[in-house]
This record gives sequence, structure tokens and C-alpha cells, in this order.
Amino acid sequence: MLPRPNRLTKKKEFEKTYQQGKAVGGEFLLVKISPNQENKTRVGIVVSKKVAKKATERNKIKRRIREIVRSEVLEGKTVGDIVIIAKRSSEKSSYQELKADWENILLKLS
RNA sequence: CUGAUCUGCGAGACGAUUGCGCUAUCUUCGGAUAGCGAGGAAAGUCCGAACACCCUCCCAUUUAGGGAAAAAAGGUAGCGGCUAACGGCCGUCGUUUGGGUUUUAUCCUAAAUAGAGGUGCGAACAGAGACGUUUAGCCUUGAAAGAGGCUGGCUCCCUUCGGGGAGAGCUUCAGUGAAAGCUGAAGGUGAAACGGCUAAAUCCUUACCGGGUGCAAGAGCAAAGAGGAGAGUUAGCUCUCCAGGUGGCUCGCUUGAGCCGGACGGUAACGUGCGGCCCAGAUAGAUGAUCGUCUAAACAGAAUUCGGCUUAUCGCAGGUCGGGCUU
RNA sequence: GGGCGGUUGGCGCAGUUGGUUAGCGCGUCACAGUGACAUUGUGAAGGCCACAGGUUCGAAUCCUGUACCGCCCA
Repeated sequence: MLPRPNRLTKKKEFEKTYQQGKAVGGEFLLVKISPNQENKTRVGIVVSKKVAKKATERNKIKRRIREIVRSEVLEGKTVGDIVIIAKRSSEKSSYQELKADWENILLKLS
């Protein structure tokens, strides 16, 4: 889990990022990012039931994404509200594949 | 060795680095340290209860509160018990069935006479009442499918020869007899062969259960906006108070029909009292990531909380029954 | 998290006291008709009634479980 100040917690914050954010897609992930006022990094992760039917598998994907993103948040390289959406293909992806996909997305962003 | 079924136990371990939630303590308010941190099914939501609100009615009515007799609808159904409650569990009767004893059992491993005492084999079914018929059905097969009625055949009786009345209902064999419809036995068709079967369809009766909604129940604090009152002010507007309650926050939220140990009562389910323990409480939702060694490691992630049932599923041990092989 | 509903030919739907061979509309195919089509007419094919058990003599229908799809509650 990420520290509380670095999470997106309200439904409105999610929707705002959805509508105003810039979208970048990878093989397994879809990232929406929009700048916020406090100049902080706040992250929300979405894994829908369409991706994986079992709750244990959805949790697993979430945990892996969190772990990948954590270093990013702590170092504060990327700033803004970020929503990471898992694509259907991410159900069978490994940790290393997810991490490579994330780094690829960061390259596209910069 | 293997299959089925039942019961019980466990649910990867250790080490390193790093990260999250709650609680406690300390704090230079940045944080630090310590402890604890998913399941047997957390699941399906198929039942039941606690708790909260609403509805009906009754008692008390100044209130606070306490209750479910009656009505509707629905559910349950051998009998007895357990329980907060249940469609659950335990015991027992019944029906069907398997195994065993000494060949057949009404017997049950101490297993076939008599008496006394002790012990009490396994599995499945799901059972109130109405001599079950008021509501209904029995496709098909067959000569015939409850009784009664109708139609046709058969037997007997009567007959005005038009018919009428009574009776029995498959086949074979045996008995009695003039004759089989009677009596007894065996057998055929069929799911069922007679006063039969079906009720996990309906209706009626009896007993028991008040009903509904569900923690997104519900309760509190309260920015904003809209409303009312008062004061200041020429007015715009500002301030104060009241009621109300959106965003938000807090409570409900984890000490509980709790867990462990041994004692007593009971055939058992379970109960009684004693001692010890505190064991998740999040709110976009918390033990994951990267390694090393061993390893067979499945199904799978709490969201108000419990008791069951059902479904998913890895490993080990034991009981019962069946099958195969060897001695 | 809590509460509900649905699944029947290719598509949209009927089908309840359980009982002949599960129907309807559109679509499909064949034939007729036309110079050729459309409209029209005649006929035909196409169903494991989502799946698996159970109750029953008999199940699309009743009961239980499973799978999939959808709706409502802040």
C-alpha cells in the first residue's frame, strides 16, 4: 500500500483524472495523468472484474502495480494525479513484464 | 494395490532487504520502537438468528416501555430432545438396502433356547391428518386400470323374444362342482394387478413461526446553498441566532450465542460451573515485492456479526464396504 | 457489500393444475410466379428448452447445485 497522501481516495478525483487526463497506453496498462494543484504524486489503481474474475487475482495485479509504482512515487519524478488501469491482457502477465511496460509508458510520457 | 464413502488433522517452513494497516509508548512533530494483522471455505446467498428502522395489533398510557392473542401471506411437518433460532444437529421409530453371526432370521460382533447384567454393525430415503376423494390425473401396454356410471362381451335368472335383472372380471395348474366367476398355488403384460399408485401439483384440517426492509440498516457533529427571526445600514450588504441538513467527518465496528484447558451431568447433540487468554477492523479498501535453502503444496482474499447448508479444493491418518493380485 | 431477475431454432418472444409430435413472427432454403428482381403464394429444414443431479410412470415446467448475462440500493 502507498502512503495515504499519495493515494487517490475520492470518486470525484478519479473522474476528474479520467476526463482531463492525458492517456498513454502500453501492452498491459493504460495510464491517465493530469497535473494537480498541490504538485504531489497521487496514484489510483483500477482492476475491473473484466480483467480477472477472481478477487485473489485482481488483488495480485494491484499489488504488483503498486510495488512497481512505489519507487516512482517516493522519488517524485512524475508529478500529478495518475490513474492506472489494468488491461485484460494483464491477467497472465508476470511481474517483470508489467515493470517493463510501466517503464515504456514513462518513456512515452517524457 | 485400487475404487467408493465417512470421520479427524494440517493449510508451506526458515533467513535477508524493503513496503502497508491498526493499537500502545516515546517524540526534536519529520518520525522511531514494540505487538498484532484473512479462510476452511472469507465464496454461493440457499436457510436461520442477533442488531437497527418501518408497519399491524394488544397492554401501559403523562411518559419511559413491555409484548404477539387475532387477520393476511408464506414456510416447516413421524416422535422426542438440543439450540438465540433453523429447513441445522443428536437420539429413536418407520420404509428401502448392504454386510455379518451358524444355512433361513424378528438377531448385530459377547450376533439363534430360558433368566439376569453389560454392549448396542453400516448406508440411503424424508414420513402430520382427512377409513384420502370434495379438487384431479394414470400417456402407453393390455381382454380388463379404484368404486360408481356408460358401452360391448361372458355366466346365471326371467322373458310377451323387443329386452330386463343380478353377478364376476388376465393366463395356467390343482381342489370343489353340472359349470369357475369360488378356494389355493404358480406365472404374463405393465411404473402399478385392487379397494392399487402419484401429492417436492391444488384445495381443506391440525400444530409451530407477528410481518417487511436490510449496516448502502440506523444515529450524531456539521462547511456550502436555500429558508425564518433579530440587529447594524439610505440601499447594496454585513453580523448573530433558530430550524434544517448537501459535500465531509465520527459512531455503528468488533469482548463475541468468543477461544483454550481440565471437572461434573447427559446414550448423544449439548449444558453447568472453574481457571486462563484477547485473537484483523480497513474505507479506491491493509503481508506484498526481490532473493537464498528445503519442498508435493491446491481451492482461494474479511467489509455489521454469528449458527448451519451447499459448492470449489491439496496433503496426511484412520474406520467401513466393494474389486484385483500374491502367500 | 446487500437485494433481485433472466437463459427456449440464426434474431426477437409465447409456452404453469407436469401428459400426445414444444409453438409464433422475422430470417434461411426449395419450388411457383417474372425477361430479371421485389412483393406474393406453396412447401421444407433448423431445438440435448444454458449445464448437471434429484422427485415422478412421465420434467421446458417442480426441487437442489453450477455457469453465464443483466438490473436496483450511496
